[in-house]
Amino acid sequence: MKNSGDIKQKTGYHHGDLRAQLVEATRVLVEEKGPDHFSVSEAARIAGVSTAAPYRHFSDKDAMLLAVADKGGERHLMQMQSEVSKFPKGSIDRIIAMGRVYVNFARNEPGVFRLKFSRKLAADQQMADDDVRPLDFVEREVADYLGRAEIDDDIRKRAFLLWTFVHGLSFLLIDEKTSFTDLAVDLDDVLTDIAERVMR
Amino acid sequence: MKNSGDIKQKTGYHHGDLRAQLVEATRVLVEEKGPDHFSVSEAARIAGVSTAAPYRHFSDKDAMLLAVADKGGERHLMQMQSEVSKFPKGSIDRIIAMGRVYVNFARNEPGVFRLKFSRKLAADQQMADDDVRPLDFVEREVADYLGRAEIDDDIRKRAFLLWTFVHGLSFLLIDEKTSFTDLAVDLDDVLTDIAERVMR
DNA sequence: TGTACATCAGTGAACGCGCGTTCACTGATGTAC
DNA sequence: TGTACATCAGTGAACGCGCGTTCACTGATGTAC
Repeated sequence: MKNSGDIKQKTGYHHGDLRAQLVEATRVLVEEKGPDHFSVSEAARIAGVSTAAPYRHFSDKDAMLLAVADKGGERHLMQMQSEVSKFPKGSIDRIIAMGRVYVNFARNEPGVFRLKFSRKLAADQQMADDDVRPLDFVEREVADYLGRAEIDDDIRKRAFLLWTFVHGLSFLLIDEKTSFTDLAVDLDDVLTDIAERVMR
Repeated sequence: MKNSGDIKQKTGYHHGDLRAQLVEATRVLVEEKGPDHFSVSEAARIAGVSTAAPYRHFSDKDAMLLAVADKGGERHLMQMQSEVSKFPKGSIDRIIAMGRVYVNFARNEPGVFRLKFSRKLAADQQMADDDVRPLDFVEREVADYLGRAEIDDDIRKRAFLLWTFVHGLSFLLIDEKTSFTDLAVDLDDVLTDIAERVMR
């Protein structure tokens, strides 16, 4: 075997990195059963440890869910940045790209998406670091598109309208209350349409 | 005591009308704890009967939730019709009124609203009778506003945009991810704005 | 009007289940000398 | 380099709990004659 240890493969010992494995197990369960039907016991089972083991790494069940939500928030933001950066600054394509990432995140990770927006994570840690950020992000893009340096009420309102729209679209899709085959359109059509109406 | 019996006060005997009482208890619990934390036992307790009694009226737990969702759908539709009828046919106020009813229903009955749109009630009974109806309703109003008799793809799209928007707004509000005090606006401002942008 | 029987809504006890969390423990690893 | 001790991640058994559902039952009401 090679000399390992450069990538921290054994920080926790005893078990590689149980904490990370538990977070991943939790994430999988949240996707499979939904945030409300996740159980600590089952996550422990998946990670191959006793039901008591998680309590060495998390204070309680909610702390595990919070960890999953936080990692999800990071992924969401990273996808946003990477996708938007493909288009020239100030173009409407960037606005559209943000919407596309938002809706696709919800479609790819509906469990985590629901968790991120569930009520119980309202005033928690999340708010401080992550939850405000995405909307700030949108406001910045809207300001750029309109060629304004300062974020005023008009910009805030437009960003809010965009957010509200993609948020509703996400839920309707993951709850299977609508689909693009129902309508005679696809995601980009709808996003382009709404972006133009809101930015006009 | 008066001669009663004109309003059916004792159709079920033994207990007045246990079925209705159970549906109401279920509704209350869905509001208090959310659709995922409602329990048959607790509903029975509230209605003052044994935990086995509900099974005389419902095949299982889901049937109780379905009953609540159905009644909620009826209330939603009735509110829609009554509010919209206050404004002249073809006016944008009717479009705005629909949105107001939608969002206020969510705010007044967040538990039932969530239940109505939860995934488990997807292809059920609901679809057939209720769930299609609201969108048809919106399409009809959009067509009237635009002065067209027939519902074409353009109308379907506009109705869909309106629906998506109020749906997202509802969730952001009940999940406490935004509030009108955050923005410097109120519900009618936002609804008017979006209605104009979509109908323009 | 009175009686015998059928119906069926509600009972209460029980079932098996999986849960979140705690506890005293064990054993592998890290550290001081 | 070797030993004694401290640390602390993971164990396994147990706790009390509330759940959804079933069961044989009981007793009040409805119905046929």
